[in-house]
Amino acid sequence: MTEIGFVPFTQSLKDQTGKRSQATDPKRGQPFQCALAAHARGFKAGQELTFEGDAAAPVLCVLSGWLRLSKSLADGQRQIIDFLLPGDFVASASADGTASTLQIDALTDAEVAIFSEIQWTRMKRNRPDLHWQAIHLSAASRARLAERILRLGKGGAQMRIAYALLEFCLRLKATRGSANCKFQMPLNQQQIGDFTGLSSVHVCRTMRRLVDSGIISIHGHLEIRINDVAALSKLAGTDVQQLSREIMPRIA
Amino acid sequence: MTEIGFVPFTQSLKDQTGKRSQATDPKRGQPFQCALAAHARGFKAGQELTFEGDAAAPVLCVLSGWLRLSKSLADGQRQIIDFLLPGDFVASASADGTASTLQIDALTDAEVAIFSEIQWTRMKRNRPDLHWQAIHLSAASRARLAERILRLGKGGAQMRIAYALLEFCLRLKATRGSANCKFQMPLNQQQIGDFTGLSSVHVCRTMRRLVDSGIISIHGHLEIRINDVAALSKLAGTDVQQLSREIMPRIA
DNA sequence: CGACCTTTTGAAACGATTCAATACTGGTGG
DNA sequence: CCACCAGTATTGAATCGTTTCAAAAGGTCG
Repeated sequence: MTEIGFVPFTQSLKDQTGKRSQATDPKRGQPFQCALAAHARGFKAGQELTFEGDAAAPVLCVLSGWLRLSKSLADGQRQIIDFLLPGDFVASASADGTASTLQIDALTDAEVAIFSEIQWTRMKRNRPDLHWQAIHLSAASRARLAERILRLGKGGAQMRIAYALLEFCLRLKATRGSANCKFQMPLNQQQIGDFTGLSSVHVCRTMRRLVDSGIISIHGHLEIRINDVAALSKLAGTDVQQLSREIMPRIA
Repeated sequence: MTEIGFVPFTQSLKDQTGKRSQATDPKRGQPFQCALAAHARGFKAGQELTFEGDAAAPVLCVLSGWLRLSKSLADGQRQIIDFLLPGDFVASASADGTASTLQIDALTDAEVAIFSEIQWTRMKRNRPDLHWQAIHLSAASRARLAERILRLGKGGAQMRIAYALLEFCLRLKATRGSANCKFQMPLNQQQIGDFTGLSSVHVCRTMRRLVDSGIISIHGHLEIRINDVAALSKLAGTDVQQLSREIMPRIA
């Protein structure tokens, strides 16, 4: 597998979880990989990530699992701002330097490497490639936010959901070799609604229409298969190629 | 005036536009101020910002005026992702390192300092405080995006517009000494709609209700005055103090 | 099996959009 | 100075997409 963002590091780390560190690429892969392993912390599905004992503004690097970044209104309504998938990282510093203004919790069991601002800065100094990867990942994350805001503002239920599925497909394809467009999505309809700004009921109806039209199929609660990428892209209001170019990080 | 983010630099620069550089604070204020002046470029209202002649991924620093970051759907519908106000900066690099995936254009006449990635990196090396300010501004920008997404997803027209007004008020208060909550907003209702994900007609109705209830008042097309901050905050679903803490950058 | 959670479905209600017509505003030239 | 223009704001009425409520059907796990 070729490298995309942090993937080579996190991926090879995951492959050897708990086992002896098998030397892969000494000059690039090793140092950071060790750092990841050394700072890895496990979280259980449903658990919220908090950082009291740690530095004020930690940097997270997701090794496995899905994390949810969300924000809630006073009445308890929750909006999911973003998901963190394996290979993603986030500098959760808020504007005033205190803890993150976003709630972070694990949707599945997850492993996360956690660094203090200091450690992170030091690591980037030692590994310039890391610095650039961080910049690219951050830019990609912003681009995704922009795409979602666009569809949240203008664009109906079909477009929002089609886009979300497409985004998941692209992001997951990067890390796992997921052949066509089949992937696991550990979300219920309520959560999809919290992400797309729709009620769970309407998520249901909209996804049903996608399934009935044959564009996607669903097995179990988690496995999504995109049968007609072109059609889904059209509903989402983009072209897959272009979308990939815009929201996926590239190696420098 | 005390310092907030880039404000002291941009502010003092603006004060002396075209005049001789009057030494303010030699050890902190000067070097960056000169850099700003040296790279400043003017744009006319309505003009789109393009960077062909410049480096691929320039860093922009707004000295004066309002800039609009937007993205459009295939059918031409535009969503405003963010506004750049004086003192804001943006590293417009897209994920793949090519030009920004967002359209940037000037809503008013504007002055912008433009740096190449290289220049910017060098400047940050020479001025560590700049580095931290950039991080804080960037975090604040992300926090604002999250707040908007929250209201775009859950939350009706009242909440979205109330929030937008509150955000403008806070952001503008930081740079200009705008006493109470009176500020200039160079946007027509169409543009407010493009920002809040509403039709211009509904923006009209909603703002009218705000005016009729006495919470805000409007003079001319541009001048907004918030008469009852508490009421507006309640509609927006926050508390001003808390919001300010979350979305406004702090000095390190 | 029963308890619980999620998905599905229908019908009514609601909020926002659209369309279309009318008033207002600031800027232009006669 | 007024008449006119283009752009913008305002208003009403009909329509549409989504939400809400409520109830039934599936799934999963003890």
